[in-house]
Amino acid sequence: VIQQTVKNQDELARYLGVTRLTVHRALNGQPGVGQAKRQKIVQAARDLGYRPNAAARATVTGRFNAAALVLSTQSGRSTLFPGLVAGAADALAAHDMHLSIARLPDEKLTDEGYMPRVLREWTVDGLLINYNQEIPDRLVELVQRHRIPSIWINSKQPADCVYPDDFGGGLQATERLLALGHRRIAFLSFSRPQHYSGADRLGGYEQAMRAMGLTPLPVLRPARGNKLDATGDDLRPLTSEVLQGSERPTAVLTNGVREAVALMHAAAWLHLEVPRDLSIASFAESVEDDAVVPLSKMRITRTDLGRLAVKMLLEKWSCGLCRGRASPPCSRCLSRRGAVARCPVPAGAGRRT
Amino acid sequence: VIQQTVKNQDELARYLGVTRLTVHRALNGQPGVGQAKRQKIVQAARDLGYRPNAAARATVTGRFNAAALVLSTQSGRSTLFPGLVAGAADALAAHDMHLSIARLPDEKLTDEGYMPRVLREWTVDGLLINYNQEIPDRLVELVQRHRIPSIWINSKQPADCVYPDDFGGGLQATERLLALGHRRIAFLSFSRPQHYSGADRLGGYEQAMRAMGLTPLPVLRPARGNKLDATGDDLRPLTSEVLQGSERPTAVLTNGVREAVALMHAAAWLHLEVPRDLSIASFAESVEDDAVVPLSKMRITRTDLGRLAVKMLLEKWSCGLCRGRASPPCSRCLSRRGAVARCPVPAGAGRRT
DNA sequence: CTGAAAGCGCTTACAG
DNA sequence: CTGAAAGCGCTTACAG
Repeated sequence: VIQQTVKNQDELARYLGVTRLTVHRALNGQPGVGQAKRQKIVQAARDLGYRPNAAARATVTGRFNAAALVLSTQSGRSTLFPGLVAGAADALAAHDMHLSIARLPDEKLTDEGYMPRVLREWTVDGLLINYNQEIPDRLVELVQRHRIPSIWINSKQPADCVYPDDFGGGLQATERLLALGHRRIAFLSFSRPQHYSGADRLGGYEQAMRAMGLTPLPVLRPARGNKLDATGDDLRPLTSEVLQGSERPTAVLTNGVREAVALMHAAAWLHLEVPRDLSIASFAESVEDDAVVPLSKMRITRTDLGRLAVKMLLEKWSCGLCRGRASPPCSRCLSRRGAVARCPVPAGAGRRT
Repeated sequence: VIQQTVKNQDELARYLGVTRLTVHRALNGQPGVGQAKRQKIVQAARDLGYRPNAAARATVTGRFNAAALVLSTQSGRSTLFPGLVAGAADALAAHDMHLSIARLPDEKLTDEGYMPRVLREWTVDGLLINYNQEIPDRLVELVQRHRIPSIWINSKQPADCVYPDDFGGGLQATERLLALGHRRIAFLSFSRPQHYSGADRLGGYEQAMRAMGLTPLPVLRPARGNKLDATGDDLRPLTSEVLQGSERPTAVLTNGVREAVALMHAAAWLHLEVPRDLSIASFAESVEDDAVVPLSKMRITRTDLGRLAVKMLLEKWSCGLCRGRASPPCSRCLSRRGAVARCPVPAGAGRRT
């Protein structure tokens, strides 16, 4: 199958016997082309496989139609959740935009000279910063000072951030266990205390317990609790001990699948059936996690998180005129008022001076 | 700290009192600039924070200096391994290139009209296709026919593909268990039989067993073995049964962490200590996996895989002249012979006609 | 409603 | 070794 193709607006215009300019207007929904002619051009573009050259467009508009997912090169500090990537990529694609991966070392992220040009360097209009732990203060400051359109992912910031409702999750999970009649409910966590999510889940648990007039049990943490490499060998004594004696919890809320697995292992050793003898509830990311641990779970939908982050970034990109708010319209929107579907200028970036 | 900055070659040239062209040559390592002048320009570019506008460069060269990681929108068909992303992104960054995420539905991937323009659409020079399961034949054909520079990831193709040595892994793991004195070694798998890796790991296991004059035991698969949502409830009867009786295996090689976890659970129930009473070896992706299951593992380093994929892609991009092979040099390399570090034209794509 | 001209920032021939 | 000119494909004023 040989198919006629056209590689730029010029060829397409020549093919149709119109001006390059008319083609441009028809394809970009700008006024100045008649209905019939416009439709004909749009159809021809489709038939001949015309696709705009994104690079050329970026050169003149100063926009790249892309966002970067920023990751630390220290992988422990930036967990890459597949669902997050999918959600962000799809949300961007819905606006004809792309997602790039930018793995950056701290030297660059905290370099006064690098930050202002990070956007052009990565050919993006904004950042989705997926730096979750031990975020350098300087990074936060530089992003703000240089007004780089950014959304923080999975970390709590004063503004422009998205993260799952871990507190609500802990609350709900505990409430469900309480509704099932459990009273001795414990919280088990091996995670680094640094990340807010552990604290929030625990906080939700504690609030739910207190709301029932119960005293939260002491949090179960292994001795080497702040080490990620805690192994099952270390854990069985702890988890086994927890499950013995007449005062043992009848239900345990675990911070993650890892904890749940270790706990189930200990339970099996003691011949406790789940959930008959012991209820376990956990936070889980993916469907696959279910296969390992058959238990109640609070599902964290990272896909929605990615979508939300992109939505917020899109809002940052539009000027006041476009989003109908009080902030001043950018020069470009002013100049072609009425015809604008989306603000052509990223706020605070890419603006020509 | 206010820092003087420069936004394009023109400004930099004016600042230094030289031509735009001289700046370009100095910065791109092209001949025609004196040593002293070149160094001065390079230093000034650094001091003034000059970064080339990648979009403008792409417009004229026809190269984007980027690759796309292609994923199916059906997430089961494209597992996104964080290590892979990191490896690919870093390897590209080492060449001043970027990684984009392209999630594409089958309709597009198998569309005769879409494929030829996929590169310009995503502003990339080539594809890292991370489509692992149920790959549409048509996709393979289109990629080949339209000569889109591509490397297939985690799937076996006639050419241009990278995947871990699962066969060798199965072989080595089994040999190690044999060396420890085990003879009754079983292979446990819950994975979909569709993906080659399961078959290869099993194949390696079988070969190692036969090499010792042993007959491989029948593969252990749960009844719902080709369903990813098999839960622990289904698995305990199977795994428990496996571990009972005088003929029980003394060691089990598992296809993944999920299987290993289920097996450990069953072992705990039967009060079998690992590794005293039962050795378990497994394939594992990440360090975190270790925390759940303290056992021997064949580490699959996806980082290396990502790096290798990029290396192969870089080779595809260079013409014969640049890589010193027999294939014909591209027109651009011919025209500036001697000065070229890397071929400026992606093979089979982006070539101007 | 339509067009001729200028420009984005860069690279590539071609001429000295 | 150095420069003036033309071009990449697109968008944006400005003039009819």
